Amino acid sequence: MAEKHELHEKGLRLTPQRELVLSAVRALGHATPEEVAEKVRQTHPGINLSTVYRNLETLENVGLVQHTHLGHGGATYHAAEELTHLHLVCGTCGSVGDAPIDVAANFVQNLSDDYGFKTDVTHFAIYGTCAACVK
Amino acid sequence: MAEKHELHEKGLRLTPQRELVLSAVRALGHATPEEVAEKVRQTHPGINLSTVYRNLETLENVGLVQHTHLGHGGATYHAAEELTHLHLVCGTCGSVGDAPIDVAANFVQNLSDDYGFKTDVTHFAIYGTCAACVK
DNA sequence: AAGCGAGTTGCGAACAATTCGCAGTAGTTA
DNA sequence: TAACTACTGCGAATTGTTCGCAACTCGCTT
Ligand SMILES: [Mn+2]
Ligand SMILES: [Mn+2]
Ligand SMILES: [Zn+2]
Ligand SMILES: [Zn+2]
Repeated sequence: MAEKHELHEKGLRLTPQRELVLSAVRALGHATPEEVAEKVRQTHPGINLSTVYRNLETLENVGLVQHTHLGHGGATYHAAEELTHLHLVCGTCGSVGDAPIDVAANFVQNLSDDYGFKTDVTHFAIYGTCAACVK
Repeated sequence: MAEKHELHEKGLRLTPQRELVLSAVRALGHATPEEVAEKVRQTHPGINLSTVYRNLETLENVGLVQHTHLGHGGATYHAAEELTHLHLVCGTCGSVGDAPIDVAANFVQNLSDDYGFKTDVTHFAIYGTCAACVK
């Protein structure tokens, strides 16, 4: 329950709903707010969708959760600990593959050297065509 | 007017509205549907927002225009000829910088070699912190 | 030049996703 | 336990995008 501290430090509280949202995100890997709500409701049907949105935002501010963009709209949420890979999204079949961040190490270095730009490769997906769809 | 052919080949028509949307996109560099509408309306106030959406979609299908994601939601449109750079979006100040695609050449190659994944680096922005904000 | 058919437009309504306002509820600290 | 304030549920409001439809018009054919 390290999260208890993270929250209390900033005057925030650990409510059942907040805990449920966090563990849903952890269980799901990556999920949209709607998917998180659905998951939480499997055990606690009363939880409101706006509560999910608000808690995702709060958990993100505290650093326990992070969002990325895998599709053409919306956001999907990850547990912060788990966001150690980048996402390969196929525009043809819609599949989402993972790859270790180091495949981008060189690229990130280039941007830093040439533009002084510090890149977070996980925030947006890498878009293209997957191996299966290329054939 | 090369676009005339692109369109007619597929049974589509070149209407004034369509032409206006295309030249607005070309003039603006990158723009949201709303911004395109605003631009077009400076000379032709009657144009409907849904017409702009429909034409952006059509022009994209024909290959004259392309969309990218620079922000947390929505899409922004580019003229296809002009989409020869990638976008560096700063999460702190919101600025959008350009960089030639070759800075990603090595990265793209890695993904191809290791995963058979063919990357389109222009579709999603590269997210991070710009030089100005790093200091 | 006139006519026709299918693509296109404007308009309003419909939708989907996300955010707000508010009154009641419930963690936390003292 | 009392008090303070964050948080929740709920419904309404916003924002961004898509639809349905009748009227219109581009581009092709007589
Ligand atoms: Mn897209
Ligand atoms: Mn984002
Ligand atoms: Zn695929
Ligand atoms: Zn910046």
